[in-house]
Amino acid sequence: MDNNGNTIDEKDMKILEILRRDGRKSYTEIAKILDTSESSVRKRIKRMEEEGIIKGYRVEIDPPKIGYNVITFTGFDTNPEDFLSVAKKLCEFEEVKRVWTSTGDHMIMTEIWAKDGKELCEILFDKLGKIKGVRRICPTIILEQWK
Amino acid sequence: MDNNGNTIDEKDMKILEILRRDGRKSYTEIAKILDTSESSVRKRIKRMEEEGIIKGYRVEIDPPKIGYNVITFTGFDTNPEDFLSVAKKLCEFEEVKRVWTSTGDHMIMTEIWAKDGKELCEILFDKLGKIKGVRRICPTIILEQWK
DNA sequence: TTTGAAAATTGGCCTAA
DNA sequence: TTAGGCCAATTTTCAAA
Repeated sequence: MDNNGNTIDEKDMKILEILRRDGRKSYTEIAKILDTSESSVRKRIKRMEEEGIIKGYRVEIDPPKIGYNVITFTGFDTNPEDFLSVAKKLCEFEEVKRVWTSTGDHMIMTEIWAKDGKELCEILFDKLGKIKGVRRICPTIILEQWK
Repeated sequence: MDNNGNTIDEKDMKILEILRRDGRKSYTEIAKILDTSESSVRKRIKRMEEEGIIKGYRVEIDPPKIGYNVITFTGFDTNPEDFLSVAKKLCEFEEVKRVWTSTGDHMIMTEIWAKDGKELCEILFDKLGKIKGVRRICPTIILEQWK
């Protein structure tokens, strides 16, 4: 029993580990790997989905291959009183793929995709920089994903 | 035709968008949404997988619900000559979920999961800090994911 | 694109711990 | 009470035409 009242055992962890590598693997196949029954796997996954342990399944895309050549992690600093509204506003932009609030160097961290450097500048400074309360924008450009 | 010789049309993009939201959606359902045939969708997805446009499918987990209460983006600075070996070494640790090389504040960016603050310290300073060539470790703790 | 066989999914019901 | 086994109906997958 963890601190959220959810029970995760060894078998659940193994299922998650398999789905982390291949989110489309069938119940039957997972069952074969773990030497158990399909129904057991299915019911465990269903439970984890219902309890929110599994938030969903996502395709992983290679951004340059669809024309997005500039991927960044971009930190935002804001006026303290505008913090929440900036975070909320950032979520609305299609170019902003992910948004986190954080401690450390920046209050808000984002993942932003752009087709090229020119487009990145437009997104960061013409669009996001004009959100009320944004103080500083600190982009980190990803060169390569290793893991 | 993009700069990697891959052709992605409107329909492919729509398929990817659907899979970005639900990576387990069936070909049949995707076909229904896009008002096309199951085999068309399936063959397009197969082609995108083969061309590496689709790198894979991943389950998305809520880390605190499986006991990982501290999620960080952690930047690493290294001696220039040790840059590659550090990046490679970081990939080997089970706690280091993702590794990127990057420009900007840090040369290497990672996503690290820990059960609590104590475990995070052990990982960062006892384990990763001892990798040869690591100069500075800059963790950003994620408070909440918004998008 | 259509078709048909094989495989996977899904829900319900049952048993054992 | 709950996880898992079993079965049957439906849906999906997948390759050949």
